[in-house]
Amino acid sequence: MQVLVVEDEKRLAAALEAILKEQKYMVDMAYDGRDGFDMGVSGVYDIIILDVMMPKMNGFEVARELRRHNIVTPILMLTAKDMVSDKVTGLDSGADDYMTKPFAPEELLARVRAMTRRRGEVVLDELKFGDLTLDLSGCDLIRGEKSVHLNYKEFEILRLFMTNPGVVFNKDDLLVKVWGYDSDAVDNNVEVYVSFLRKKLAFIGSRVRIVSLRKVGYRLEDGEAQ
Amino acid sequence: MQVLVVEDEKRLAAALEAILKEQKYMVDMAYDGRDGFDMGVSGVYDIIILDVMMPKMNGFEVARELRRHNIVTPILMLTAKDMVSDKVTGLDSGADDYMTKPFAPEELLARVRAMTRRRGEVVLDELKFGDLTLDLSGCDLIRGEKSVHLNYKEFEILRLFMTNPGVVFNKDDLLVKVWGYDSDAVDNNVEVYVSFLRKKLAFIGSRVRIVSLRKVGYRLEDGEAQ
DNA sequence: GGTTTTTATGGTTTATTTAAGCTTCGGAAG
DNA sequence: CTTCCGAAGCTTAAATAAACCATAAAAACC
Repeated sequence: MQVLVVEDEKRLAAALEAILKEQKYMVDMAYDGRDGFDMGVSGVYDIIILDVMMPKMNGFEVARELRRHNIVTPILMLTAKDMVSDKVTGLDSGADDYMTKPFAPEELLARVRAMTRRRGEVVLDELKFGDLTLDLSGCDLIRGEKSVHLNYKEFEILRLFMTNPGVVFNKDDLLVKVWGYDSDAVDNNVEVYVSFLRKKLAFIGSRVRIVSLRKVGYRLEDGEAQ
Repeated sequence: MQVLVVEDEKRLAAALEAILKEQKYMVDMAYDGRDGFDMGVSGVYDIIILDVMMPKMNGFEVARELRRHNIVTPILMLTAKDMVSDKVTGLDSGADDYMTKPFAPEELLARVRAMTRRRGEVVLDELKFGDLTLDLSGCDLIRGEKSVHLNYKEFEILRLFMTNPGVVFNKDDLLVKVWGYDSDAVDNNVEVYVSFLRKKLAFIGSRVRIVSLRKVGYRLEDGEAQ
């Protein structure tokens, strides 16, 4: 799960980064509105946390421009002010939620969780595909009586596959979504993790397979399916 | 749909222009960064294709300046270098996508289509012709109950035929479009792949045939049609 | 120290190119 | 009109190249 934090105030920025990283989010930071926009417009983030008061471009402008660029990433707007007019401006400019400073880390995390949940989706703590169950809180992969623990990257890759059943992901997709757009990981990293996952799928005796489509990408398939 | 191509290398520039014009895009050309910027800043284009290495102003500078002028036109950056640092610089400077040279024209067109697609527009995931269905995500060719997997080049060739029903493609067309403008593949390569495709069409029992018109080219035809 | 992640390597599979011989077509000569 | 020839096209097998895989070792991160 990739988060972009756009916040110029150094102390708060560092705090946000720490809180989110502790929860295993991949966090990218921007320290002014223009950088925030440039990074957000790439469209790779699952949520953008955006301060209102910032140099170069304020939060409202960033949000408005992102929406103008057809970026639909959920935006959580932060502000020191508690004014209703600000709140309206924020929502009008395309923000999805609004939080006033100061706040408790738990509140921030709750809102982030709420916003990264797909619309209309029930609060979910597990994902299913074929004979597999992926436990989202513990990162455990379960099939029947057997289960196996997944580490962070294995988990992120499999979650991506399971939330997009039938979709083919090429290696660049996976690198951007799991490693981050500015990572310098290479194709081989993906191959290694796919290999890890296959081994674990075999270990718990699952019918589900990660099929590779040469030159195209990988897809999760249920056993019998051809 | 209006496209601006900013590319100093004459051969490539001409190739890009031809490829795009053939798909009925309106194409304007600029041969250095400064001209590219002057034209791009008008804001009339639907997409800008921008080389990195150029005289006067390089691609990064052009992109950055355009964004600074609030030009939101999607930018596809081209470069010979395959360096990650370049990729990051490109995305940071405001490019929306990135492609390394050399590339096959079909890949370029796919990216252009993806970038000019409006939000909410239906994404095409299959093509039909006669009794055939081509699954675009999995590269599978289907007729009735039977299906067969196509490898990358087979797929690209057939996709070209199916997106241009009734059009005759000569071998050079196919070489340029599928193998790339600077490939040194020869006519026989096309013949081999056409042969592969015919075998697979027969295998799934399709009525559709790839007809060769001696000295002219190939055309996809539905069974009864003469 | 144990876990996770990256890097490196060699082996395996599959795609692609090359090369050769064969077939078809169409025109020219008889 | 028939036959002959060369060019164009077809098919197949083999050689080459590329993509992918698995494993181990090294490095980074707790």
